[in-house]
Amino acid sequence: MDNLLSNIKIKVNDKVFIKDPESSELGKRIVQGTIGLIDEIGFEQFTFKKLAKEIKTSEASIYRYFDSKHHLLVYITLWYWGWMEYRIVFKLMNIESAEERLTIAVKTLTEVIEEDKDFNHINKVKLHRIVIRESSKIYLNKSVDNENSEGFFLAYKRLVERVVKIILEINPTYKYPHMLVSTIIEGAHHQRYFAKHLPRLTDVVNGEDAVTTFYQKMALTQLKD
Amino acid sequence: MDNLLSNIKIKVNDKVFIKDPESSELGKRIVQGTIGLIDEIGFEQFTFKKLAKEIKTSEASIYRYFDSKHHLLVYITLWYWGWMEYRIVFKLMNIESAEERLTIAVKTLTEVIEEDKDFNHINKVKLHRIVIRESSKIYLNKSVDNENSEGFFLAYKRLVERVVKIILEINPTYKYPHMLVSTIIEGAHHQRYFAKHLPRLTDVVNGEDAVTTFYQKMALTQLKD
DNA sequence: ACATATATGATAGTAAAACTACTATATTTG
DNA sequence: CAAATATAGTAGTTTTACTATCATATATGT
Repeated sequence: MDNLLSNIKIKVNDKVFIKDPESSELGKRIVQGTIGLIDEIGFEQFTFKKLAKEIKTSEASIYRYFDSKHHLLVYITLWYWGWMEYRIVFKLMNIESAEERLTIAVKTLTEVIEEDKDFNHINKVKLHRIVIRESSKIYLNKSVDNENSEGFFLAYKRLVERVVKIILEINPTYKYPHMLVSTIIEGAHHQRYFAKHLPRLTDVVNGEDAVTTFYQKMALTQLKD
Repeated sequence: MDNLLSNIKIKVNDKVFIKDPESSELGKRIVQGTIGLIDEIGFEQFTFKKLAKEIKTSEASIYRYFDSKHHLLVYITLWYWGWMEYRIVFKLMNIESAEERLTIAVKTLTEVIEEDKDFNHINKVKLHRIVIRESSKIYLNKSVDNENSEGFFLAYKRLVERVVKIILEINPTYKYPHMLVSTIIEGAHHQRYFAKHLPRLTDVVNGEDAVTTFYQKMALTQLKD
């Protein structure tokens, strides 16, 4: 998945931004700078003023792209979901066995992200850390119902639905496919965070990626009834 | 568990507050008012000024109890974890079978909370909604390592450890007990939230509490290998 | 009963955050 | 080349998150 990616663009719901940050140089610097800065100082400490200084533009210019820092966080999170869906589609190509496809999908959703050169201005390692620490804040608030009705979370739902379909291929009568998938996605984020900051809430096992192993096993065993 | 509870108090790490809110009338009003107000308007919109108005005191007086709204959220969350641990200990009394104890523990951790009259000034239905929507914000931020070293999260770790012990009774060689328990606790919160706000990320099944059923089954099946 | 400590209330002030508005200049496009 | 668009720069407003000060009320110890 190397060169062909230079032609594709991850689409993000255009109600999230005022002006598409992919449409200009400054827009890309905003996204890139945001990822660097939120990774470094955290979403609560992050302000447009600091970002403006970092990327050498003005606060007012950033406000021309995004209504608020909340929208900016939504943007990069949706980009991440879109990118995840893309990766999964890619990795599942030409794999017939539903079990194998489920295993790959869960691995993709839960594994550690390594840096690559696609989508140059987006550092995926930093983005992954941000998604782990900050992404749940985009829906864990009072504006969720409004933003849901604007379609903000469709990318997430599509991603979940894609894995749900594999599960239902394996067991068409399984009652909790959505719960299983969303538990795995959110759970993997939590476990990676705990491993770094609250290790007594998780289990580190030598010589394996415990998070991925744990959720892969969970996926395969839970749907068997 | 009725009257005897009037004599007990849930202990919260005293580094979280400046002055113990249980030690005065105003302190209790602060906690009670906070639970009402955060439930109503959400943590982001919640301010000490609004709280002061609500409970008819001054901003300055609230600052005598808590350093910041973040500390206040930590306080009510820790109270919740302490209360949860208490409930579990209570419900497990005199139950011998480890499997049965695990089932009860998971039910207690995942079920819908009903109002009761214990700890009068704390509305547990509202508190539960707040914990679901807001509690992860107490550790998903840059101050987590500092606050962890102050012992803020010991109540949570103790709660997890208690269930971990039951799991290891059933299967002493199970490799992921902490992951399993923290996945269940956080997962149940997420699923209850999704059911209300993002229903396509979860599964609603008629005639059963799908969240509790799902995680009970998960607990019992996952540890079998 | 009186002094003293402690708790609360009332008010004011500061620094930063989260915007909005306006004007000027540079760049792109038709 | 004109017109539209993008960006920069500056200034101002409101709200939040605090800190400080002083007055008053209440409780407590002797």
